[in-house]
Amino acid sequence: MEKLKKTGMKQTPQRLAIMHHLEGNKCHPSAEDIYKSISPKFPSMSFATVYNTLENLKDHGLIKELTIESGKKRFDPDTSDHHHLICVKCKKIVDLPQEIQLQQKALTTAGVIKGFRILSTQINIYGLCPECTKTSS
Amino acid sequence: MEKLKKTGMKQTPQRLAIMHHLEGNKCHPSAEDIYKSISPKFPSMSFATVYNTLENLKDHGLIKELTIESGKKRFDPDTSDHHHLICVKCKKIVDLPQEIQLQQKALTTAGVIKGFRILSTQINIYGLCPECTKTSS
DNA sequence: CTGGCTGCAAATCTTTTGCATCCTG
DNA sequence: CAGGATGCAAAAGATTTGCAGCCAG
Repeated sequence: MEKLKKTGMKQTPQRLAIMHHLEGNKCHPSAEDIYKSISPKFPSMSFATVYNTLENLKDHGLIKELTIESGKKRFDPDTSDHHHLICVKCKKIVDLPQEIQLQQKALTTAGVIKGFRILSTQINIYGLCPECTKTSS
Repeated sequence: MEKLKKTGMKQTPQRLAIMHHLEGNKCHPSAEDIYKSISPKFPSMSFATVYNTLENLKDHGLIKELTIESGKKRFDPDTSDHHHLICVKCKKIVDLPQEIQLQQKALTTAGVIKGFRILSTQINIYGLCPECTKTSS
């Protein structure tokens, strides 16, 4: 977890626990998921710390905040350029291969048209996963 | 507002007011925005009705629910296939031209790879709008 | 030692729910 | 007239805030 040092953030046990929980995590957990996962080993930790830490990690580019479900933030330790496929029924979220993204040309067009300076893009594809396709037939 | 009839929904004054407020609206308002806009003319209306109505309209395909800002739902009366450009600073949301979307091929690939049955896609491009680019320089 | 971080609790904000009443079709 | 829709208020869920005390650097 030397990543923390690079950013100048203090290396507290709480942060290490959160970082450790996120490392390689493909579940795209919400703040509450993270809190619940860690509190057994860290009963004293508060929600505020989880939120603060996630906010800090995001600001330092160590994690991404996803806007997939209205009403709940989700976080992704994978900061590479990728997008998501979401099951509208069971809420499972899986990563899409990097090939699936907007063409640079489309991005340029979008920015030029509206005069925006583009910072990031998020593509959400909603559907039914294999399991839910079966059970909802 | 004969659109309501087609769906079989009852044509109440509240619904008409909400429909009317949304008609041609390009602001992508939240439930609260809608409530505030309408309550002066309709002081008796409750939040529950706004939410119920929006939910119903969505289920009948008359509006789309956007997931752009975590923590708040937004609604769009434009149900055509289009996406959004969002200013991260002033929160302005503008429509993107229809040309900007995923290729059918990408969608097919995405679904096939994970076995999903794709229902819809949402592309959010975040950045700084012209005004905010200036002031934040 | 000092400023940033934590823990706690209360507050805020958004959305949902239960239920009695109302009114459209 | 019946069943869906409304209004109200309370509840639920997620996130934010203020502040005193703590601890990593």
